[in-house]
Amino acid sequence: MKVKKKKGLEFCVQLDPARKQKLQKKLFDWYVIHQRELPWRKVKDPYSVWISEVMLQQTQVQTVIPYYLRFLKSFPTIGHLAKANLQHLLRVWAGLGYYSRARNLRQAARKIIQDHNGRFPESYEGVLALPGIGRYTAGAISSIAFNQRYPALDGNAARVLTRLFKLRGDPKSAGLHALLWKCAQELIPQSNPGDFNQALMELGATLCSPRRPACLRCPWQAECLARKEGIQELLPEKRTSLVAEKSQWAVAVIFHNQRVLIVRRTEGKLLRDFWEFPGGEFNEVGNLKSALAKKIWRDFGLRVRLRNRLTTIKHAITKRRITLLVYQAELKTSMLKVPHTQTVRWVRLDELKKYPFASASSQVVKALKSMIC
DNA sequence: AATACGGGGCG
DNA sequence: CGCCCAGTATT
Repeated sequence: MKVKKKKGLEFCVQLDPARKQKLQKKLFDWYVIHQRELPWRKVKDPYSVWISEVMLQQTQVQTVIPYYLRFLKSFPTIGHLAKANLQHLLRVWAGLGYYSRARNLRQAARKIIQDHNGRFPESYEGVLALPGIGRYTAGAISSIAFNQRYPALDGNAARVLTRLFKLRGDPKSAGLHALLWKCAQELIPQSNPGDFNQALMELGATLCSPRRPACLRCPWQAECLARKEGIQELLPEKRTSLVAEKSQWAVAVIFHNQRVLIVRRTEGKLLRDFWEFPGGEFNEVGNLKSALAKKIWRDFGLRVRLRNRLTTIKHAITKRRITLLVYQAELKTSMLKVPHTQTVRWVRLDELKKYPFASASSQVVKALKSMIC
């Protein structure tokens, strides 16, 4: 393939058939021997492929494996997923992040029941129309499960291609991004498109890594244009990143009659429907304890006495670095009857596992359990 | 075109 | 602590 640069980030790509075939063969020969054994590679039914691909969005393989196995055990079929209870679903997904993925999975399952008679759609357009499925995932499912010639360009594949063809610029920029998809489409062989797509990503995930690519073991070392000039570690060219902002949070674990207070997030989209301990963000606050007590009075009408700090948790979320201070607390006034609503609950410690907690809060739960034992 | 969305792993 | 990871939806 030749890559000619035109104005700005516009490129024009030409790939001669013989060279293309050579690239394909070398990649396949390497993949047959060196591919990792992954649970979702044992089967090719669209449901399993779908679940694995959605989990793999922005999430590394090693993290996904246990979640994938547990998910299929909990929701073995599209029908089970469509009928899933939301709190159960979020509990199974908790810790993976990007929780809209789980919600979209259930929505898509319901759509498949409604629009496709319960059978996973085979057409690319049908797949792409499902919520939570974009160009990448549609390409992955269509090629792997249905043997169709669609590209699946992820971050790994994009990195490999920028190096192979020595493409300058930010891969996220419109011009280069479009070219990368075009390259990915162009390279797919007539047979085994799914294996080709996976092999390309596998190469990026295992050898063609961001920092120190293992070029000496790479099946494409001879044809890699970046390596030819020794600039493989300088590609892809990434944009300048944002600075993380720091913030301080405090929550109270309020004990009352062997129970603690938990509340459900109902505002905004971030971590909606997950449970947490009462509290909030307190930056530049002089007396943290009194501010926390005041907030709990405002939010829940409860007078609490804050005791010692149980633990301190560091948590990174998107571009924020949160320090979470966890205080033990007790009620100042006695309550004869504790409320048990959709958003506020007093639960025994052994009941906490029935509720979905996202990462920071589940660390609090973990700390509580270790104190009791 | 830019941003929100979570969390884990790595050096 | 900063960067990266089998992206998608929204604005």
